[in-house]
Amino acid sequence: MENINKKIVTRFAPSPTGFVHVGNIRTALYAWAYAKKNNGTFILRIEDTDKAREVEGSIDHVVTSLKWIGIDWNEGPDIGGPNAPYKQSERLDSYLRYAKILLDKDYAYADPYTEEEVEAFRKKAEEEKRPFLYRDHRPENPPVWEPSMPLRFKVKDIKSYEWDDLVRGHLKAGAEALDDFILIKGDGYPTYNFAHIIDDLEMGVTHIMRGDEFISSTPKFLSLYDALEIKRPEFVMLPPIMGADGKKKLGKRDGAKDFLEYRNEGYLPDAMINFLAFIGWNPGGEKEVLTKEEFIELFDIKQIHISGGGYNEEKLDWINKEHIKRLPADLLEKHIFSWLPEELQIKKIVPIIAERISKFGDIKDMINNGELDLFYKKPEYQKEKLLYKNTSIEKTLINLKNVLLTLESLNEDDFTKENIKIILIEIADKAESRGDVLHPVRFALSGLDKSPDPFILSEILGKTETINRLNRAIEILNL
RNA sequence: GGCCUUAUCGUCUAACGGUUAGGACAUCGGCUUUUCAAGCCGGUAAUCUGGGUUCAAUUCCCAGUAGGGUCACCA
Repeated sequence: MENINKKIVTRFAPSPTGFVHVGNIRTALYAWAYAKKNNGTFILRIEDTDKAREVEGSIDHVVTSLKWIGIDWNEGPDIGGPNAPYKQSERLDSYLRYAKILLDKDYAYADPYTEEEVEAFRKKAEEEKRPFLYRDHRPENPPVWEPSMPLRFKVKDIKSYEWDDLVRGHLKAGAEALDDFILIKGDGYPTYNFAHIIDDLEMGVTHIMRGDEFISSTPKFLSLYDALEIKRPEFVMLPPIMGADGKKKLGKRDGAKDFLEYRNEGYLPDAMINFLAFIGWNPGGEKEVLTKEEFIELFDIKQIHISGGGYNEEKLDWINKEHIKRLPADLLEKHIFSWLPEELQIKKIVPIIAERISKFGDIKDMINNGELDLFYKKPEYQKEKLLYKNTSIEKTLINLKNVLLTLESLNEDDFTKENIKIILIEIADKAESRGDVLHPVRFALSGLDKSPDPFILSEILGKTETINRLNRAIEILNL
């Protein structure tokens, strides 16, 4: 069924009506991956035929979003290409040309009704609990079409259509799905139903990948392909992404967020690809953490799901953490430093932060919670906090002094977490419980109830500062 | 309401018609440990219901139920 000899051409065709969300990007991702995998062409096309809903800046937003996540295109509005332009509003000549063909073949006619009249037909159908079909009201002698009038397609062959979908297999729909839909609106712009077919034809798109909300209108498209005597492309209907409740399709109305928010929250692009890839597709193995390259390699239309996939942000956090863990040290440092104020850009605290976050934005929380204060300002604390459970001040003092003496004798060069651990554990093992030694040391260094262990803390603070802080704890205990 | 379509642990999913129904997230427990985080080990937990077909059904068929989509001069 798939045409192996022909070059694969896919496209992502958003309309510039605001921000893109995960659903849009997931569609783009699959179309892109399929083209990439087959050395095909991936086109970015802007479907800006609804001037009323157009939102300024949308195109930049799409471009920025795609570039951020790492999806690139071979042809598009910003880079041009052999089938330019890539904005529908600049392709009106093409639509007009095909409209003329349809008009000549008596496959199109001018719609004489006002919008209000059509609306009345619709209302009536709705009240009678019937689907609204314009063709029930098809005018007998339509006026000669002028560009200020809406132009409708004329379905002549009212029948049940069947077609193949690469995801869902063989599909069919009743004749009720066919109607005289608008080809060109009163404002001169084409509708999606018409424009995308002409564009896909002219741009040589071989595989149409889009959400499965288009299944219902596919028979309309098929009737238009037939009228124009165009060969059908391959259809790849993608399952919807459901919201967190798993019930409704995720959309802007119900909380889908601006895709760039994920960038602002510090998610990794590859993690986003990984996450999005698995909503609606699964390669079958048990591997769940994939690089971009692995995803492209594994991607297969046959394994795209039929039923809707849920959107689970907990899983995204987990995937992102896995990607953070796999980051090369220099890149990890670069990322983390970019979220840190200058005084905290300390090489050695990178691992401490890395294992405590699932996304880089969590660093802001760590800073706000004071978890990183100890690295650039001296901790404040009361003597009670230095005591472990029921250990007395006297015993704690003895332990701390013991630690102090031992650490003082350690060379600056040997002041590593490994060495310090050996030393502290040795002292701690001689105490009643290890906590008698380790807790006061950790607390003296951090001043925090929760913190990294005292060994790594000593190393990061360095010998001088470690000794200082231990001395201060001893002072406070002596008060 | 018409048409289309979907149904496996709480969530995302795997399983040529034959499996103790597998994995991941979450959750719970243990180990490690001064605390936190990380790590390691383990537990709980699912085939929507009812009929068929078959030696055998999560898998194929039908119905029911429950979801989703669509019925625009939006895409």
